[in-house]
Amino acid sequence: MIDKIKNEWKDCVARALGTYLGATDFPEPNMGVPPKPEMGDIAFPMFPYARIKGMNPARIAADVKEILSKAEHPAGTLSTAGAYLNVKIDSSSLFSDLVRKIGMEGSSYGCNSSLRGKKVMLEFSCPNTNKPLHLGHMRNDSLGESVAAILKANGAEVMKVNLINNRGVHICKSMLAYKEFSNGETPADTGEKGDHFVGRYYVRFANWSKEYEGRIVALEKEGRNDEAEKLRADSPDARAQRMLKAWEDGDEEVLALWRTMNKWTLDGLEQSYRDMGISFDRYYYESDTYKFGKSEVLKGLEEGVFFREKDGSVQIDLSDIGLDRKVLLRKDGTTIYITQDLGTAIRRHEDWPFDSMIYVVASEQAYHFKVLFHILKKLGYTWADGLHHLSYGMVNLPEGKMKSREGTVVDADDLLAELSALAKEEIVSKGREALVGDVDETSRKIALAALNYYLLQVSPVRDMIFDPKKSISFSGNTGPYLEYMGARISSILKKAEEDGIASASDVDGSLLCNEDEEHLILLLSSYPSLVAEAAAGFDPSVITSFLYDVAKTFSHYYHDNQILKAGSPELVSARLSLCRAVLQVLKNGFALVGIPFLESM
RNA sequence: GAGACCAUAGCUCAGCUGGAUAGAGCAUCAGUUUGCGGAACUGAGGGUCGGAGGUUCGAAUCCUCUUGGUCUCGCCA
Repeated sequence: MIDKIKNEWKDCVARALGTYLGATDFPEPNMGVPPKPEMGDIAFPMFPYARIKGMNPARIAADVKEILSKAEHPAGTLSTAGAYLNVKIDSSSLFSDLVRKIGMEGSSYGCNSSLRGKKVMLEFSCPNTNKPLHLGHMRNDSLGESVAAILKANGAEVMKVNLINNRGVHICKSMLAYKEFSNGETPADTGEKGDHFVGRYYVRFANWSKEYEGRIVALEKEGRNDEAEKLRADSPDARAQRMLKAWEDGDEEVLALWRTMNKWTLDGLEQSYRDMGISFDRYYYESDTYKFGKSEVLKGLEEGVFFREKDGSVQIDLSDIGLDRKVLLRKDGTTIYITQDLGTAIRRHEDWPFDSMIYVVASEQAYHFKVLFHILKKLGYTWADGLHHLSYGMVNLPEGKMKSREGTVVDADDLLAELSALAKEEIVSKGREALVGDVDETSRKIALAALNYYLLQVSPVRDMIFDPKKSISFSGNTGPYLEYMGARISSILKKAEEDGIASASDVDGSLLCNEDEEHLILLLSSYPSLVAEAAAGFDPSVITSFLYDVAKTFSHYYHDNQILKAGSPELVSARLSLCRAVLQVLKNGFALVGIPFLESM
């Protein structure tokens, strides 16, 4: 709506310029935003025409303003400031249309159909089945969920998929430690969440292996190399390798343990996903796709896309894209990471022929995806042009990188619990338990708002620093602040209803003429174009900044202006309509960035 | 060594296809409640946009070089 008006203005300015310059061939006017709201809503700089006309740009601005003011143009007022021709849009004339549109469209206000008919597959999360989720996964999951919602809002058909990394030597490590040290205990026995239970054995393995390594090195120092060799052959790492071989050979005992422990972990991860509001439409498992990947590589070998090295490994020459060679099958014929990913991609396109597929994966894997996409193209899959790596930076701590060995990894469940506890404290300290209803559920939703907003407000490409103690506050530019605005507007509307203030069907927009009201109306009008912009760049931070802008403006507005006790019934009615519109847009935006809406908090 | 990405206030981050005096939050300091939720609002101080060139009427933004940081270049995943 706002875009339409802006473009109308742009056309008008272009026509006026045409008349003024007496030409048809000149650069089309640039549209900007004046630095201060009172200067107007659209700015047209006249610099480019100064040279053409050989005149002072400020003079041009004044002359064009003259021409324009006599011509037909949308409602609004013109002014000049130096070389700028500024337009103040008559927002009150927008208001009734805006209110009607938002009222009619409700939760779909802001959606468009630019991606209608497009099938987009979105892969994210992709956990290993040997440990619980950590902060890094949370950024991944937040991004995945948000981008999925944003693409849907643009009309795409979205399939969210998760690829479970449930095979490989790292999985065997937790299994081996369990076999060695558990005495058969189960998560049910210890009361632990399954992923934490298994993760504990993964850590146990690491310590066990380290201890062995120390003994081996000590023996070697003493020159007792035979004994060292013997110890090494029996080391945890060697045994894990043998277990992997047994797993691949189909050893029933190993497979049984694998199934059991995988289930424990996945049950635990499912719980975390539920708590964090993450869901998937389909799961893929590496254990299912790695063999398929191998057969695809062998097919490519026959077709001459790949070649077999003298040592027996299968490789591809990537010199055409300025890279080296890449191994696709080991000399013993076993598969590697990329073999499996090739198989998974092909299988997925067979399952659900997508137009595009987005991998939400950390930037450290940029090389992997470059190679993967290239190979798929070389194999002749035309759909490979629709593959996209949504790369995001790392989440670091103030003291540096998270390191599992140093125990500095921030556990996702712990973090959520900690934030929920803080939120609960806040609710209790304000004595709002009864007003809130389910205190624990509300606390969790506040924690989620804090987390998702914090993780999404940073542009995906950037590394970010996360200070668990300080970074997540509930005041200022935060998720809970946005939720709070939603709750307060809800509260006003509720009170209006209780007081029997009827909502008028036709409101007089011309009553809403203070600066904040005008700003809010323009903001709400611009929301649909931002939904499109967020989709184009796969960037939820477009939405988070918008929401903060709306909340902040509203905050300021209702601090200074009474709504229910405004001067006249007509003004009350108009302001209530504005409140409803703001609330609806906040809710719609919340849904795109994982902020739960709360009527009361 | 080669390549990719990042650098903006004390800290955490915005800044759209180049446009007017570079913006928020936190922290610091000073204020605001006889009113619909104070998880709020207002104000102040705080900047050589890593550095140097270039393009342009105009550069935090584009180009080149350079410094610093991170990541990748495994028959690990």
